[in-house]
Amino acid sequence: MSQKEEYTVAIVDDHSLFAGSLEKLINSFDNFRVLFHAKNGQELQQILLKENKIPDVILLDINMPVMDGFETAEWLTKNYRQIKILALSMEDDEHTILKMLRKGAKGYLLKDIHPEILNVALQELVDRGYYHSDKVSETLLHSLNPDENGSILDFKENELTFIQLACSEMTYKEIAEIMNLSPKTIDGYRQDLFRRLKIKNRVGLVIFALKKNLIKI
Amino acid sequence: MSQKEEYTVAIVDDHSLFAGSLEKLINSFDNFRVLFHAKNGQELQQILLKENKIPDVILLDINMPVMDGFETAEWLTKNYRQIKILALSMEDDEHTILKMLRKGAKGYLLKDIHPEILNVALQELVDRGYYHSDKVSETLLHSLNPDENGSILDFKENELTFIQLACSEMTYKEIAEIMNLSPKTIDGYRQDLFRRLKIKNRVGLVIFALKKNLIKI
DNA sequence: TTAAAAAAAAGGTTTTTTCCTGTTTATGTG
DNA sequence: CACATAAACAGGAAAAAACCTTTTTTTTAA
Repeated sequence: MSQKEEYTVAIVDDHSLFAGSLEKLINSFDNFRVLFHAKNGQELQQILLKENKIPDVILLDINMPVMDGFETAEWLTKNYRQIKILALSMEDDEHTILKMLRKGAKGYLLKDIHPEILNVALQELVDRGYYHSDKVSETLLHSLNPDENGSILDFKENELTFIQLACSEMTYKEIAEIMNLSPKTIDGYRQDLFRRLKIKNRVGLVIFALKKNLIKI
Repeated sequence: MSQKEEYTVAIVDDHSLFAGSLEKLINSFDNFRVLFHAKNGQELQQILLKENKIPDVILLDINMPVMDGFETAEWLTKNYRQIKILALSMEDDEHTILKMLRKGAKGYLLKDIHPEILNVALQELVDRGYYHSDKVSETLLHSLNPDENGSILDFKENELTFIQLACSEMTYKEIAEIMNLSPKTIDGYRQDLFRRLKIKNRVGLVIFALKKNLIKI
């Protein structure tokens, strides 16, 4: 174990209160010190590029305005491979977790964990390169099941657009116009989705989209 | 100003990481010290009743399992009038803010505020008995507008039940059966709501219900 | 280039939703 | 009681959604 070293951490979260509090917590850990905060991915980019402060670990919130956790993780993975990303989120759904891990996050923590777990996670992250909680490991295993994974939650671009537009007051005809497709094609998407998701009507689709975070209210 | 006194604070939030971090932050304020945490209203009740630790202020999260912020605030107002409730939430919608204030909260803070604001809010709370941010003041003023307040957001029992059932995959016929009413009556509710809420279809109703927290997903 | 697979589109039908207007029934009030 | 008012209910009809099957077009890969 590396006991004597001190690692730096950056916090990227639009909730200032949480970020500010988290800083106090992290500074109370032996081996870690907060280098800076950022309110979103864009602010983080500026700090990294202009001020040249490079932390060892970035605690990255997923739900942020302007530039969210997914985009940020993608950019970080491309430009700062050496920084370890620890995703922090309220969402414990499989889709979100997997997406974040695919974008390069080395760990995924729910915001309702015990503070000490954060210490453990940070330490494991710098020592071993990754940290996976039971929930995440379970999700990873579950994701090997081709069922929900491949056929249900992987939507094609057009399908996703349709789902999002269906979560509005537009009629299918209007949706067809916007997407430059025949109403019959839209009906095809609808029918296929209803079958795959085992839902009965458009309300079911809205509820599904919300549960899986495909739309924001 | 009361500079020398030290006030005690309790944190009620199911997100341990946030609660734990917040404790560090609050303990770093001059006049405040965290007395204990609770994961929800029920746990808070037990601590208050059995351990007889009575804080000056309670930081109360709204979204919690088991016993949420509304219930907890109601209970506290009834049994511990002397404790000042400061509601903490992500939701900045009018409905939620007003509901919380009606249940007895003396202040309402969004979780994305700057940490120093929390200090100010806590100090004002013990000094003057309440703290209202600009957003909350604005909401209070806005709530005087009889429009959205009285006619839109005040639903009759049956209407609310209908709205909630309409946010499911049931047909109106099935909803009518469950509510022991004629399908034509249900159609009457629907028509009336569409007109009042200025919505075009059932999806609009679902979105509305979600925005106003009339249903949980 | 050609066969297979995927995507887009169509035809036709039933069910449900939405809309408009009017009637009956319960409920409370002077 | 008579009257006003709100809630429950109804008839009829157009629009949209939902369902099932088949065909055309486009894309992909062999």
